[in-house]
Amino acid sequence: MDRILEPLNDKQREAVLFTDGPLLVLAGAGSGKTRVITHRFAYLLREKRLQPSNILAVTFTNKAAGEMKERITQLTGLDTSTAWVRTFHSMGVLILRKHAEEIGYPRDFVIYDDTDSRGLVKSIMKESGINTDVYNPSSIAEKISRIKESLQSPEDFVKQIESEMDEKVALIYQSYEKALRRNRAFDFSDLITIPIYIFKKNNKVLSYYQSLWHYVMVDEFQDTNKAQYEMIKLIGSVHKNICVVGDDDQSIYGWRGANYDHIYDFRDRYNAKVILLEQNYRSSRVILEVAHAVVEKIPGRMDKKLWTQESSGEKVFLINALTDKEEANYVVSRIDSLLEEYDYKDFAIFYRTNAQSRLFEEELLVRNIPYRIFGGQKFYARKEIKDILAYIKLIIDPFDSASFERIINVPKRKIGEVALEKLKKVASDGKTSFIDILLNVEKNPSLSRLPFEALKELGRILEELREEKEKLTPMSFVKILIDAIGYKSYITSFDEDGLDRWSNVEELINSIKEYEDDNPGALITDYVNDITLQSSADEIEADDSRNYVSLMTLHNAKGLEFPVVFICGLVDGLLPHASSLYSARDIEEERRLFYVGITRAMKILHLSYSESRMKYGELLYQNPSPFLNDIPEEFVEEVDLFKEKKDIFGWQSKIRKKEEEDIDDIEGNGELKIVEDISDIKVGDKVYHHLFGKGKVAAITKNFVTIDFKDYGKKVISGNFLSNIEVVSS
DNA sequence: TAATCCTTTCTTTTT
DNA sequence: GAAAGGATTA
Repeated sequence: MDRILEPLNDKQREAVLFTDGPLLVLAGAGSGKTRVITHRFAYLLREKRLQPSNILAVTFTNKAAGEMKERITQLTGLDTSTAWVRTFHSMGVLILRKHAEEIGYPRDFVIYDDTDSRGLVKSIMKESGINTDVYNPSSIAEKISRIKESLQSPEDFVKQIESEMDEKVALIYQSYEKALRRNRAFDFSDLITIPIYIFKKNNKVLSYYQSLWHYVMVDEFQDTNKAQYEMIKLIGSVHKNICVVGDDDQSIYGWRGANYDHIYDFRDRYNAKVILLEQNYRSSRVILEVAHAVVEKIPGRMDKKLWTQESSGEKVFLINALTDKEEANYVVSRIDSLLEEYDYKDFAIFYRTNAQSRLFEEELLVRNIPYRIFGGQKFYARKEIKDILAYIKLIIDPFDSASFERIINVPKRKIGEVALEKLKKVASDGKTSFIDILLNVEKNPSLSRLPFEALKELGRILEELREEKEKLTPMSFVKILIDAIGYKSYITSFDEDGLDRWSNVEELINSIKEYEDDNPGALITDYVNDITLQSSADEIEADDSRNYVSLMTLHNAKGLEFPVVFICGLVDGLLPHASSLYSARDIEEERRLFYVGITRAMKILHLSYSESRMKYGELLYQNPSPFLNDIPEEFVEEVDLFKEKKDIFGWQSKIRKKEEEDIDDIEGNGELKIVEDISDIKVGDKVYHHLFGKGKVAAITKNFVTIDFKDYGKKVISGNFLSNIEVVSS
């Protein structure tokens, strides 16, 4: 009858009905959080007779925003295209588009992602003579965005310098901001902090939005950073109809500046109504017990415990393998054997770092099991894609030095380091765009020795497309561009992968076509901005459209659920990650990450670890994750892939023994000798490799050995890693 | 200036 | 084992 209120449990309904005034919904994993937000949105529309544009709902991923919108449409039958269901960042872009010019920012701007920001920081460091070996550009860039997101200007930060590092950061921060403005670029932090600046500076703008959005909702509130929280406070400061939904147990983005204390601050500052959602609709009882055992060790967390009406379910499998390879092999064979009961789409493999995906990928390939790896930013990080995007960015923003640098000699125009420096120098006044410089090269005496025909031609192409960019569809824009610069012939002859690279460019064109169809009337500018704000979480499809096993990091797993889950590589150093060991707060975050992974599982959960793993091509011994000790035995079924008893052999000797067994297996076995120098082997030698097993030397060059492995095919081994190889002396 | 070859470093997670 | 940086040679 009432499809908005009927499907809700008492607590959920309470949260939906409490519309006016500050509300904190503490929503445990799998407790119907999204349902509360969407139903609340729908309820507000119906009860308060509001336009969809009068409610703001903020999320962190485009995917979450898209799904919410769709759900609201289903619930209300209303057109929600004007509804403000967006990510913080895309909301920021809209505000900047509309108001940036009013306070002296440019209308045509580009967005720098983290890679761009890091690159800018790096070049600033080089210019100002700061050693990039002593100070890591990535951590400096990260530090700068933390400072920006805590709303401190370079001048503010200078006042609280505490170390030599801070001093450098302050210096770089200042130049970095100048460079961003000169390039007419905004970084990710700017997308939040500059709208705040606009709100504070121009009260009219702020009150416009305050009266536009009668109600404000924030999803995943534990993930907000200071700037994001500030923005919500500003927008809601008049009516205070702010509803935040979150879970302190699922706070895993502290390293990105998120602070779950915002939950407690919100509760106290606004004296908010608090509603606790503790009924879980996802997991078996055993899985919830295990999850709770892991997370309850965190001091100071809000005390809550998920419960379910479901049965206990199967015990959690705890798998102990010899090597990471064996671990992956077991996981995939287990998937294979469960395929009688489950579909591909029901399985997920989670790990701490993207690099861990490789072994699982190899095993899945062997068994012909369809899979997809999420994350890793692969496609847009490719050279050929970045080249084209840099061209587009430069056309949109002819002041963008980063894009200019990238493309000025792509395809080759005989511009090297020296020529580039000259060109950049001319642009450094911040008033001359790179297109203008190109069009007028021959008039500038300092550029007299440059190959000006090619440069002028480039200038003309860019200028023409710039004039046309609002008249062309994104696809025709890109096609004209690629054609005009002769990119196809350049890239196909670039290296031996030229044809593959070109097919990636074709794939890019396809994706632009798709974008065009999904967003009628959108321009190339919109496309570039949107894909910059796209995250790996956005790619993950709804389960009914999947037909593959999903592989992803634990971070990417948040918000998802799968009937059968594998959490792999549960060893000390990976989870908790070695880089977290200096701070108790970081280790707690690792623990929550584990918790997030566990609570994704609906029916069967596997936890696996191995005694050893390959790192940088070298064998590394490791201990099980200390978090495993917190799981009560009664919920666990152990699968020990070793035949021997642990107390008889130490684990290192077990590895040795397994290797010996494998080696015994080599045909025509002779004495084994560790390879110390490349001259110890010759083509045709039988070898044993610690990772890849048996093989035959196929080719030798000065510093590399190609080995044809029985199980892995041909692989090139660097001369640095010869110690992993043993040769059979004949 | 550009291509090639070799050496070094690096890995945490990402809007 | 990849990617980026550096040195060397054409």
